[in-house]
Amino acid sequence: MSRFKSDFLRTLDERGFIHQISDEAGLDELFSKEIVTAYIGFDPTAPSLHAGSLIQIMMLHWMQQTGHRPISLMGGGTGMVGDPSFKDEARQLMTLDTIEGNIASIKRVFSNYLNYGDGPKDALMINNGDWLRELNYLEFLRDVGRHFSVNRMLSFESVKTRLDREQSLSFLEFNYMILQAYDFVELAKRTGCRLQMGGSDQWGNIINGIDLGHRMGTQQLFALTSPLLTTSSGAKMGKSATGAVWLNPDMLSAYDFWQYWRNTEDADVSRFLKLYSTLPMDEIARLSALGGSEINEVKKILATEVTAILHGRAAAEEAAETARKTFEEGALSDNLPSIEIPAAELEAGLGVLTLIVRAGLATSNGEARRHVQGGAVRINDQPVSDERRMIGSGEITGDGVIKLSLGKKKHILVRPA
RNA sequence: GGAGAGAUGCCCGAGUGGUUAAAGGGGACGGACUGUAAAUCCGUUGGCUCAGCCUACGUUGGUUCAAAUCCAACUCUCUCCA
Repeated sequence: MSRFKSDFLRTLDERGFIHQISDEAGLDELFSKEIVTAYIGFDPTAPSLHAGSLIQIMMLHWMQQTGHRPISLMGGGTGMVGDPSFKDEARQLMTLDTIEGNIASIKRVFSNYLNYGDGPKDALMINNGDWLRELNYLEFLRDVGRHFSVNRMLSFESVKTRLDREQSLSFLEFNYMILQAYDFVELAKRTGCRLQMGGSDQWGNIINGIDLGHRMGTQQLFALTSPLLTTSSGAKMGKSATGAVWLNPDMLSAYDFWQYWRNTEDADVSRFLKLYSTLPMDEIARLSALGGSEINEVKKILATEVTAILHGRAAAEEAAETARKTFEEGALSDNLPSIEIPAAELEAGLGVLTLIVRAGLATSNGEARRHVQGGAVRINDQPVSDERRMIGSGEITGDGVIKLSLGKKKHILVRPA
């Protein structure tokens, strides 16, 4: 039996999304008797969110699935400050243009997870720049600032890392938690929002918002945080062999995204199915029972399910098929990531090292050279040991491409153009 | 404003005149083993026209045959005092 009676909290609980709740019983009560509005903030620090944010997005998704109203809050205002929570050092300040550009770019993936609109259960997309950028400093200090105790703010775990490491925490950054608290209150007033969710690193910031709400006369507000996600071996979520696992399709292909999930560690498979797929719990229980090499089949299901939500079912299945051909048949699949090289250049021939760099498999000739020396590079599945080797149209296979591989997992097709 | 401490490669951190492209660790990448897993072991980890050259130890100048290492100024950070 679940300790929760509301569909939403029960779902979150059984799928492993809950780390801490400010008032469990009170929030459960609220969710079981009315349509609740809740939000999660996303700061526009890059042109795309990455896999690390996926858990937050999934919480909003389940909220809507269980009949409530989620808000995705873009940090157009808070992004100008930068969240110092648990960070070693200050982030580089972003220009307004960068922030706006990032928001526009980030926004696009949300509609894959949420239905936006004007109805009572439709999700909302709101930008905190709408109110934060217009604040009058003195008014804000008197209305909001007076409710904060610096003594208390300094005691938060989230800033202690900085203070303990004797790293400077600027006044600008120190204000971040005040702005985030103010956001919560503002959303409560504007939309009747009652709950803020986020990663466990956001706990202190969210609690600040609840306290501010008390003092500024909102209804009782709530906090719910998700566990800080790492893989079983301790790595942070969202990093892959080739860098960050971006959600935007123009920054990471469906194939590469699929590969990221396919390479999940054994110990994480069940946990990830619950968090990142929408498969029903009994199905997940069945899949989790599989062990040994059968778990590879489960990983494929995981990869396909997670990819299907973001990139669409068709793209996910195509990625699965491409992987199957490439890894299980050792055959050439047309849908591997590819680069185009002008036919004239190929005719003349270009060095392997150059080709590796052009394909994005290395950032410099030196790095490419080391890969060749380390025996990691193959052309059309034939190992390359000579770093001076020239690659030209003679290497083009019957399929009209050259297959360039680095290690066992990274394959790029070179197409003449 | 005064007194002290510090700034080293992706990160942490050694190094106080030459043998230092810079110990050690972490991370990352590649290889072996496997199941496109983990763990383990091995290798790599500034750039280039790569048995040679170039650029690098906060910034700029100076001392010296020779500086990450000595000197001066500057920038930033930390600690204590006012």
